Amino acid sequence: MQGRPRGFDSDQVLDAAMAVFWKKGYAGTGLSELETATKLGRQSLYGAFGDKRALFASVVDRYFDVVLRPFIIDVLDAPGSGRANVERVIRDWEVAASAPDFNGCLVGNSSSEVNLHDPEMIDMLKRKLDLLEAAFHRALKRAQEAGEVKATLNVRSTARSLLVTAQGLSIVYRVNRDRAFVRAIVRDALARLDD
Amino acid sequence: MQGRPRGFDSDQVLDAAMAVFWKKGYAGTGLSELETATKLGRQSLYGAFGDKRALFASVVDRYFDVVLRPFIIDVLDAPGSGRANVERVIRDWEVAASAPDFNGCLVGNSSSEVNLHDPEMIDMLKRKLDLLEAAFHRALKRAQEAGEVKATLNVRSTARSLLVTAQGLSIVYRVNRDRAFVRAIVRDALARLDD
DNA sequence: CCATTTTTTGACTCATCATTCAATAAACAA
DNA sequence: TTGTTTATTGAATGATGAGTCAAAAAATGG
Repeated sequence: MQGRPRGFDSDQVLDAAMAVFWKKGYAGTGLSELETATKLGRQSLYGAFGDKRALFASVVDRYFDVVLRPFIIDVLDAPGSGRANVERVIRDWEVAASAPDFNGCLVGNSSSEVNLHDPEMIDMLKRKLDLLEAAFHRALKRAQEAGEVKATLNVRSTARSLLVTAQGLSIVYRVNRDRAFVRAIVRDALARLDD
Repeated sequence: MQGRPRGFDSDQVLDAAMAVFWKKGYAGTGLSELETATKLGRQSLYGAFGDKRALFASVVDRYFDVVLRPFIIDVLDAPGSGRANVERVIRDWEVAASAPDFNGCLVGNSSSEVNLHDPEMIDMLKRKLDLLEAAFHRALKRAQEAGEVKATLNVRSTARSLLVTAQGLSIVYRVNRDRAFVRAIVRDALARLDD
């Protein structure tokens, strides 16, 4: 491994690119915007990450690592009460949505933009959603085994329902910034644990 | 009103443009695609609808008129049992999602793409979502007054929750085309009526 | 210090973007 | 039929799109 070393940290560059893609979407983001955001030349971007599409895929991976995993999956998998973990995640929607620069979920936004004839991109987004669903499912199952939710609760359906609610909220709240709305969603989602 | 009359039907043109925007999104759609889809020249489009942005707004209006109003709002407002109407709409998600060319909801897709510093577009999308929420709310309230759902059910929260679920499903199902997934969402949404 | 390898810089490709201009065509009012 | 008004056609506009080429710069191994 000889030759000139990179003059930048890949993760920092991905974080900068993430901010742009997150705000503007894939098609709405130009290479020149990515250059200025990352403070990198075009050839450096292409050399390090490949073309725009590949860069975007890396950005979504990074998004999962720095947002979804720590703030959702790790919380759901935390030791202790599974139910408390689920409730913590649901209540956190209100906090996340109240951030002034709230932009929804990058995975959800990308899912609504992705070309349905692009199976690679579809799969890569689906994998993220599957991991979220699985995490909800684990926590709910743990809660059920501990008697924290009724034995009759369908934990699979509930996990899927919570995933869909999170994605739906992150879409709707982009255009309807009403705290009371989020509170209603949170209230209703919490109630689902008592079915 | 003298001068040469239009050689096309505006609604048909909007329907053709809708198909493109629906599949490719706003930023992903080019004027040349719109020309070929509508079989109109550029100047005719500009003359009749204004620029791309204005055309898009007209398309979303049209989408509301030909999709959301007839298939959701009118169903919810149909005479008879409010609860049966809500259940009919929820069950219809499975039908809608199983269409081979399912593309999600144009309003939801647009909400996830819209520039958050574009208040006009935001408002116009929010209005559509508000009308959907209001329709769910009317039907639920009617159901409650008829004793078809418990008096303790929070109809406002439930209306919002169903709206969010519909939008979330239409996003998630774009990348996770699993019938069992939709059935789980439907089952769970129906269960919410018995809280 | 030299040779090698890789990164970086910046200009350049060609295609497509949204929008507009100028000219032709078609209809109606008189 | 003539004048007026609008619609249509097709070619331009300049800007920006993604991606590439070639040379310069910077680092390492020997």
